[in-house]
Amino acid sequence: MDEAQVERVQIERVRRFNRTVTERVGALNDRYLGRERPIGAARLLWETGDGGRDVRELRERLELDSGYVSRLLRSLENDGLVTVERQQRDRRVRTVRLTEAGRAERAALDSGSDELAGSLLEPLNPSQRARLVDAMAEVERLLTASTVTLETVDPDHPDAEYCLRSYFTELQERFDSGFDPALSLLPDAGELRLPRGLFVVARLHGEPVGCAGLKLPSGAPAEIKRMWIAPRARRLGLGRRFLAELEARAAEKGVRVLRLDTNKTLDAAIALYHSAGFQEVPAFNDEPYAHHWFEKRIAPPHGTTG
Amino acid sequence: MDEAQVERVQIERVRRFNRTVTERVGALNDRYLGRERPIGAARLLWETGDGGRDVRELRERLELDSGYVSRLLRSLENDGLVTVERQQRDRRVRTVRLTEAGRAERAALDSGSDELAGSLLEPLNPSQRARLVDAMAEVERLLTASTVTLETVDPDHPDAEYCLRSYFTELQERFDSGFDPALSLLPDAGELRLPRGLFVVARLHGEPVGCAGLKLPSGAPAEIKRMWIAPRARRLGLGRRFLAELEARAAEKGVRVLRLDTNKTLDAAIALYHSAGFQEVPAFNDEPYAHHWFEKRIAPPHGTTG
DNA sequence: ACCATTCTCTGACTAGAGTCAGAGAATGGA
DNA sequence: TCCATTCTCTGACTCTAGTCAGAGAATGGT
Repeated sequence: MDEAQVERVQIERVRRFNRTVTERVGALNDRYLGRERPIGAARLLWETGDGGRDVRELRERLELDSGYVSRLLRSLENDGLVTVERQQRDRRVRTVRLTEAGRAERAALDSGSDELAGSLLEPLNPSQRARLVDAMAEVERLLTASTVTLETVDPDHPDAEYCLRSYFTELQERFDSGFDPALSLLPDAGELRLPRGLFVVARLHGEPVGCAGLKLPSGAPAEIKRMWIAPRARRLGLGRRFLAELEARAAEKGVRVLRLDTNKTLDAAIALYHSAGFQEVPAFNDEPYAHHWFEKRIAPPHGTTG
Repeated sequence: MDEAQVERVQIERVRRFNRTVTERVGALNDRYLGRERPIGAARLLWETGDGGRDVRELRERLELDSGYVSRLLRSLENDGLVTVERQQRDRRVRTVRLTEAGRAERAALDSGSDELAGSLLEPLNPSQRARLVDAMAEVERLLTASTVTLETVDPDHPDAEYCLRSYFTELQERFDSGFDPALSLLPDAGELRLPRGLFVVARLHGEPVGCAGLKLPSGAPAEIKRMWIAPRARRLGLGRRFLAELEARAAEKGVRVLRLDTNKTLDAAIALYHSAGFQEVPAFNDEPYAHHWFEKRIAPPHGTTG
């Protein structure tokens, strides 16, 4: 079976999956079922949560028109499910709170979706249930992985800064010796900005969940720096995706050798570098926090000769 | 972790799966995406198919109001996507056919959902893709399994008859010697009807996909007869479910021993009987098509003593 | 004190998705 | 031939889920 055929078959299977699942799962989001309340109102009720929430926050989260939200709130208010009152600090803002009845209704929505989930499991025997749940977790993990997007950003971008802060914090915790940025060979932001380099962040639902930088010194091998992946985005193949992305970007610039250094405590990273075709080489710099140095020869991009 | 906790965790996982999947898969049925056409019209276009279809058939399949379908068809007709004309045989009935443009539109819907499926796979590497597709197949299979319902019916019910016909046809094909019902010890319908027995059919989306009968001779062990599962419903754990159901029903009637006979060519069934706790015993009847005889002692139902 | 901005609300719309009652033509069986 | 039934269509509704423009109050910065 050639590549195109594999793709055909896989796409067909994904489509069958979509049909079966949407049919069985009840099409819409699982939280809003079984009550006679319209979905919009149910979503609002859900998103308000037990602690209450500002109207503008609701609007933003659910991406609804302000007039529409206002009307929905009015109807929930009339049904006695929420109260809406001015915020103390900023009296333009209004805060929504669930009443006792509202909390009950929200709990009912919750148990409705428990029931749906239960009804999927009920006809199965224990071993089938375990297999279903495992397969669902696998599908979910991989669909999440396929939702992660990579984008090149400026190293000063807030998302980049968030990732770098998280990266340093994590190094501090993991390294036996702690981590002091002042002692390390850190590239300044300019080195990770075109034309001297680049910086890529990964996002999941708009939130930054990882980063990787590439230094492109002219006439020398390119160097991967500051690769970090948020705990919740691990085990999604994101490290491999970063490497592939940086390798492709480097190849485009005519780079033929990629290198990087790493600390001995970062086992997952070390395993990744090995399996991605990097060879361990003698130290090529005097980074005090590095114990391993890697190098990989890369192929020129498609459609290029030499 | 006790049973209730396992259930809690499993239900929570199923709900998470539902959230992720409906969000990522685009909520509605995967066929009707990306065109500016309303869903109703798109469904109609899809369901009409290349061969054309009667209006009433469309109405039935999609479970839509007749007035509504009529209006949708009028709009598709105005857009030049379908023609609607009277059926020759019954001039009340009208038949919908796709025009050239309609076929093109339908194909576009099709490729739209290919694209959706492709976009789920695209960010993944080949091994992740394979894992995703496998896990989807597993989820789909088990969700299908959980959609199958069991119902006790009269052996003369059309669904029962359909299953029995299929069962005999299959025996004829599989047995080395063929199968002639006249030579076999077949219970008559009365023996599979209360109080002398019972008959259960399995259905998937309303269609019969399996059956099993139970003879309940007074003062003798109960006997399982005519268990059959349609090819498309195999490997869903349905055989085990039938056995569990019949065993429970027999136990309710005070039966303490269950037995059955089977042909040597039915390997899957033989393996099932072994793994469900049946012991092979000497022949207890002279069924000419049987090579193996099984027996199982069963426990009295819950809440019963003795 | 002024003014642009922010936040919420109201009113006036639109489109999709569907329900319900009944009209009119065709059909099939007594 | 008559009449109940079947099939489709039309007209008159409803409800959900929005969008858009603008009004009015509160706020923050100058």
